[in-house]
Amino acid sequence: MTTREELRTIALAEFAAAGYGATSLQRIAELAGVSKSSVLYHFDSKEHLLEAAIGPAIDRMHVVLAPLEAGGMGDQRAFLEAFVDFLLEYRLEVNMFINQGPSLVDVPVIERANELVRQLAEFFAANTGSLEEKMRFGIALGGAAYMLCSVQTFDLTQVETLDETRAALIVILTDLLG
Amino acid sequence: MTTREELRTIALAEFAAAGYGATSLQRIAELAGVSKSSVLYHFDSKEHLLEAAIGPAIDRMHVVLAPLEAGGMGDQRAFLEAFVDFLLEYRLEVNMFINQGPSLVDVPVIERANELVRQLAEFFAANTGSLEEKMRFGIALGGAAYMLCSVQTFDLTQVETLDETRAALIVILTDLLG
DNA sequence: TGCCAAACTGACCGATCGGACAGTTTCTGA
DNA sequence: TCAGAAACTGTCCGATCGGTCAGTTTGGCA
Repeated sequence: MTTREELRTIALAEFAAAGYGATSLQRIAELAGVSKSSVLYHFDSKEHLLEAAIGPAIDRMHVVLAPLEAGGMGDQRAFLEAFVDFLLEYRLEVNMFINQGPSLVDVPVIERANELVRQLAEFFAANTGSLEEKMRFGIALGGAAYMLCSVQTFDLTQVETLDETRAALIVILTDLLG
Repeated sequence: MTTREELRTIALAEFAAAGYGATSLQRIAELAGVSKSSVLYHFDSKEHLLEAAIGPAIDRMHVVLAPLEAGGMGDQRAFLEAFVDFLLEYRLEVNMFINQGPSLVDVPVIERANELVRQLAEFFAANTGSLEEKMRFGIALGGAAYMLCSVQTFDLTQVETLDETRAALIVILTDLLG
């Protein structure tokens, strides 16, 4: 792994765990075993580091949500599975989007993520009627993101395979969303 | 409302929204229309302000979780309703506990909250068997906390009554947890 | 009215922050 | 081997941070 890649990985984990604003470049540097200046050699600024860290997830989310722009989610099951796969692969990023998105609107890359979250929420709001259905969607999105980032809290540290997690998550979300 | 009370309220909202570490005393002071020194007149330190902000929720959570220490939740329905009421009243605090708890273990008052979250999680882990059931619990807790703090995102800003929200949440969590 | 406590303030402190920049070291390819 | 680019570093900067402290203002009560 290159230094740049290691910094990206460490930054993502720290930004997700402690928050972007509360994570210092010095901390990221120490965790990577390099100087802070070295971090700034690879990334022009803290904001550029954030962009590099979460950029791929945003690009991917664009693709996953593309069906919504065409006016519908097409095959609901296929959409749900694609979204679950997205969650499984980008659980840290999604956790950041939903928990830190509202307070980091001044950061352009986060606002891109906020747009996507809004798009998803608006699609569901337009296609659901009752208070309960809207709440179910919020719980599904926030709950899945939180749960996937909290495996230790919930005794999910046994070596279950990704496939088992995926299958269970699809069942649960199907239950929740109908 | 006294200045002290206003500061508590503003601090809680800011700590929950932006994160404890990323919220400055100066910002809280500005939102309250007083000087930072005035904040420190009322609360000896940032940490004491945090304790004052989330202390009541922790005390209350102790009470709500008391049945678990007796080895069971007693009447499951009653426990669920008590917990939902707790969530509805302390949604900001709970959101802080679950999202910021893991990264603020050095703050004693947060660690008290972490203990309670662990207690709740361990109770469910001991009383559930499958991966799916454990995941359901994580999704229920994280999802409800997130959803209740994100009413604007999910088009829940209509003037639904607290009773309707409560009723729907109980139905959803009952579905989720069985 | 006057005293004292409560409430509030601005100036200051040392520490930390993101970032600039010149200097040093390492790597690569001819 | 050597030159130049890549990678890395330490020092420095201005800004912000939590907190200290002496001074000022306000409120309450005798």
